[in-house]
Amino acid sequence: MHENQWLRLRQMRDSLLYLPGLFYSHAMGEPADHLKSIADLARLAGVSVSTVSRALTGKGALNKGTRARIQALADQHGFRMNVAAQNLRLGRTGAIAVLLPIGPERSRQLSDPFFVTMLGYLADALTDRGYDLLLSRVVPQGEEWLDAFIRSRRADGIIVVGQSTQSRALDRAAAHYRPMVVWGAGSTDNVHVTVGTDNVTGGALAARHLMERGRRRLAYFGAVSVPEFAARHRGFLDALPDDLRNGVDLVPTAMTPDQSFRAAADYFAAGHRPDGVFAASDVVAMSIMAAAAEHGLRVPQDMAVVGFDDIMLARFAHPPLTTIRQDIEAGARALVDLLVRRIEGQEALTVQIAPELVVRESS
Amino acid sequence: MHENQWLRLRQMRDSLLYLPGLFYSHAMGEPADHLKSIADLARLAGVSVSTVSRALTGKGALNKGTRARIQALADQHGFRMNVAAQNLRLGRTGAIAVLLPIGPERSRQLSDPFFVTMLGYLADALTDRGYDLLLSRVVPQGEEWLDAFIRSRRADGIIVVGQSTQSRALDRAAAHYRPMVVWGAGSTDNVHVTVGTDNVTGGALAARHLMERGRRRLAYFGAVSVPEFAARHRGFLDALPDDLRNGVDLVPTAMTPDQSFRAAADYFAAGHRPDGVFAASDVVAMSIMAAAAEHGLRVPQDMAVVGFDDIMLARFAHPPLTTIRQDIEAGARALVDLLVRRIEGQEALTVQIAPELVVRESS
DNA sequence: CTGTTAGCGCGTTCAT
DNA sequence: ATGAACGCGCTAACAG
Repeated sequence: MHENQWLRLRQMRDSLLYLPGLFYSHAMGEPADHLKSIADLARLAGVSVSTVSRALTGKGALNKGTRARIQALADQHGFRMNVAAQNLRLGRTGAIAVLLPIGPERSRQLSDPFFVTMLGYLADALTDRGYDLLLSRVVPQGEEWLDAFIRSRRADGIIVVGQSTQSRALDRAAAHYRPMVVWGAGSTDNVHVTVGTDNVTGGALAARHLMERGRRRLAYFGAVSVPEFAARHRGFLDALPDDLRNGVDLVPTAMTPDQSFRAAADYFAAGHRPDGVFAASDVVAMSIMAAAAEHGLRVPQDMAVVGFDDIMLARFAHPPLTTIRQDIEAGARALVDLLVRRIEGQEALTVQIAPELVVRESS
Repeated sequence: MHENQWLRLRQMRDSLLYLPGLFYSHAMGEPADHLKSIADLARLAGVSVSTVSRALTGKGALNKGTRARIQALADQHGFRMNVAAQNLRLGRTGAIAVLLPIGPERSRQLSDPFFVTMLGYLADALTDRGYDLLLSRVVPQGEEWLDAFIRSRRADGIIVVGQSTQSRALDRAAAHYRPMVVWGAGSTDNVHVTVGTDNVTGGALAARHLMERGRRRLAYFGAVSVPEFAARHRGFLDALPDDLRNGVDLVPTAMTPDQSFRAAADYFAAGHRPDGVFAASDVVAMSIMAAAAEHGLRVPQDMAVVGFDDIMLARFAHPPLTTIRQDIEAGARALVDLLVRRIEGQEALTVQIAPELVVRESS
């Protein structure tokens, strides 16, 4: 047949261009195919490219029979459309960028399990919506990094996980770029749209719990220059009666295990002996407990400890950690919902998620 | 001037199409621009698109003056080329896919800090090479998932982090797809190219260390159906004298905190009292220590514990964890080096990285 | 219901 | 040194 002759010709030409063996899988005797475009498939099926396009996308009217035939042919040859070309044509990228600003409050290695967990749920939620997840760690420099990224148009939208110390840069970008949502502390001052735990309430939960436990000499460990953590501190203080509030030690520290361990060790070495501690994250809480053990402090007898996040390891800390739980899965879903809505041009405003006290044996 | 008139016309048209304010950032008085393609920039500069292309890519011969002029114009308007279109034209995607097979041995939430750390270093290494990082969690189903992903051509190469139980699927794909590297256990049986710690040596280090500590009643905790962890177990056993080897308890468990905690709790509840334990990961080791504490076992007096990975939290475990350190950063760089080499068509074979014993107070 | 045509934004011959 | 023209692989009018 005419078609077949043409096909053989093509194969011969291809075999001159490509090394044999590279494009043929011998595993399971299944041939890898050379159909590189819908044009190839169209010729094979004896139809036009637009027909193939309609068949494969399911858009537009098409005869049931031809659609099925082309589908079958595609499956049989393992053909998949070139997503990049499709996206170019549709004026999109099909990807959402997840940016992790590496600020002073988290370690360079992203060692915080909270991030990973969030990343996992984001990956799921984005995949459900048909988006790819473009991961980018950014070391914020100057005020241009975000705008530069936006202008490169490598993604249809941006999810920033953690405000870090970049609220200004975020606001600046949000002023003219809509498809962006940020995980962090909401504020009426923010131009950028956030999803986040109600950190103030979370801090209050910790304060009330420690008071119920009869603790009076209190301390807060954590970052203070990052809105998210500052809000936890503020909520903690605000929930205390005046006489206690003024006596709360503020121990500022970066949120990495080693830095917070050092901060705690120094703090205890200086002779401080609080009987109740609120840590801005579980990782910090666990480091504090390690430092406490080295100084002979018993948890919870001598000192109660409350963390924040409820990372999976918290249950298996020594002792198991009392903490303020963040619903990370709900957060991830809210981030994606909001972002998609903004991409579609709808209004979508800041969302807060309720925290929950989880009592274990450290308090 | 002619040029200016045209420009004003364009702006007027645009202002009819777009809401004012959306495309103009009032922050810092800097106008957001409408230059959407090099064609726009070409008109503005009074040159052809190919000239702009040459100016911006730096490829091809071009007058120093015009190149500088176009560059300046681009900077001034904050213009960046459309990377997607560029990639389509160049027949590439500019992205590397990092696939995390969610097998039975790691939790659904990617909670293992090892993964995150690896991800961070991979992001750095890929960014250095100019690649985007496309993150994808895959739940392996059937034998087709990997081939299907490959055929979608969404990435120029693939890094699979963790063989999980998918060695067959990996081999199957590697038979006809070259730009793929896998983090995991190397083996002469593998068709796929791996980078990984020398797990056998790692297991042997743990065995010899426990013997030096005088421990004789030994146990191994971890997955056994995953090559990576199976190799640790094998290396552990092989380094022991015959009389000890046969007495080693094998406690199979998924590598999540909760599952390994349960396995350890059950094991201790059944009355087993090893004096030396080798855990296939630090997370498992920490769960074992938590379970041991609940059963009144003291670490290291009653039972020495050795982990694997040296995650950042290991230093702050209670007690600080002795472990077999993996050089994750070196691993990530090796993965990327190998992958890039294979993309460029060079031969590049499996790499092993030496593990290192880190002695702390749990042994 | 299907084919033809004209781009999406860029690189790259081939002219000039 | 620069421009015109074509094509990467796909979608979406517009015809028929």
